[in-house]
Amino acid sequence: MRILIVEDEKKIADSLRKNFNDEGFDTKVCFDGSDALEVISKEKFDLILLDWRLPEITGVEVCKRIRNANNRTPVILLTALSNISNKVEALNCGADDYITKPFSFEEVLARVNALIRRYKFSQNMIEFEKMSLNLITHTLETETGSIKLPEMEFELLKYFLENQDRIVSREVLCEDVWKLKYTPTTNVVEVTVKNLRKKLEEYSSNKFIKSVYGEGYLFISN
Amino acid sequence: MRILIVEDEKKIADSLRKNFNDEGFDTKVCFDGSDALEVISKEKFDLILLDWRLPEITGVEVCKRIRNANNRTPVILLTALSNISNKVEALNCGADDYITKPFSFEEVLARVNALIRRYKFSQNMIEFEKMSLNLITHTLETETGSIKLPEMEFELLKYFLENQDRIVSREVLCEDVWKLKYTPTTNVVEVTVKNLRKKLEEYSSNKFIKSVYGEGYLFISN
DNA sequence: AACAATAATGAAAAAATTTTCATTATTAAT
DNA sequence: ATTAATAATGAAAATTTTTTCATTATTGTT
Repeated sequence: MRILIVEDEKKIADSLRKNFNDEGFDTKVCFDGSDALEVISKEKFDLILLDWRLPEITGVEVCKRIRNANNRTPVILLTALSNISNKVEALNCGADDYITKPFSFEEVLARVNALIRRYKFSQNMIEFEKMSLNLITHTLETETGSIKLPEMEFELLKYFLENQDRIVSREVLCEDVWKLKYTPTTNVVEVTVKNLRKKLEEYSSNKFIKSVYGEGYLFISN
Repeated sequence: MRILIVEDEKKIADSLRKNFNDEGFDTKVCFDGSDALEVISKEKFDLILLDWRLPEITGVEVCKRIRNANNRTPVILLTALSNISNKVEALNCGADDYITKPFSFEEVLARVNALIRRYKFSQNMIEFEKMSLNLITHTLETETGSIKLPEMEFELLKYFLENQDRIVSREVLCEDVWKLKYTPTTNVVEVTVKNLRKKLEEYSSNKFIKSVYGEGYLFISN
């Protein structure tokens, strides 16, 4: 996950960056609004953390401009002020959430994760580990690239993601994914699992699809 | 579009049914709540119009049970009462909208259409005429049946639906739908248009895809 | 360690989809 | 009405995807 931190107080910016990096996020920092807008127009982020008080352009203004450019990237505003009118202004400018300083990193992290998850869901994406499956385009998207899955591999992966941490037998897969009333005499399922595994391995060393001897498969992502 | 009208006052029920039928809707009427629940469990509707005051089970109770059965079909409650606490109760039971009697059919129609459109959109469906294209399953759904479109036909139809009433040239289609940088020497576009037209014709006598000589294609649905 | 059951694999076969191509039909302009 | 350009069509070729099959590998049990 890639986060843009827009914060002019170097101490806070550094602390956020370090903490997010430790959590496995990819971060980028901007110290003022115009710099941020420039970066946002060129690069893609999963979330933008935006300080309210910034030199020149305010965070609220930056947020408005992001939305005017038809960019729906989740935005969280950070502010020292906690009165309600500010809160209203924050949400009116198109921000998705609002955190008042001083904050604990745990709070920021929780809100960031919740917002990213919510956004991906609304975008018809199911995320797992550092990848996500786009239900509309049928692409498997990662930080390093994306591939379009053929239909049966897509359907299988989608099914696994909807049934994580649960053993699914071949019979169930035949019925739910392949829509067969009878269990086939051949091993279509195994072959498709093999091909899907190969593609997943190209992007992660995680073994997502485990085999449970005599039972079926088990998809685990964390 | 198929609407279920649940209303015990025969006069109102008949009037609604007649008006909706005239507008081209398919309607079904139930006179009490348990009858409605029975029907809803078996048949699929695009919307349910539910009277608050019903013999035995109230409309609010019916609505709750529909939602408990994990059915998200849009529900509009009809009521003679217009105080706020009722309105709150209505929306809390899982209804999507609320109309107070007496109402004009125009008002009902407007709300019904708005709600159906909103719901389909949230379900990743694009509707046109009496059909809808499911963006997740890639199926073209009609009242009489549904078929899964092969990928290129799906992409093409989706593009047409997003660009209705606008002439799109072959060059643009090659770029946007086929993702080609060059215009092909062959007529892939024409062939795919032909096949898509054939499938659309199976469900409607409307000629959705018009050819504009020397310019391109024009998709019109109403 | 040996065995039988279960699972994984590579490659071929079959099926479905997409693209190409040759031909016919339609359009707009003269 | 003729003509040249554009569009539609059927069918074949090429490509991609899905399924099958024979073989090898792995697992759990004795």
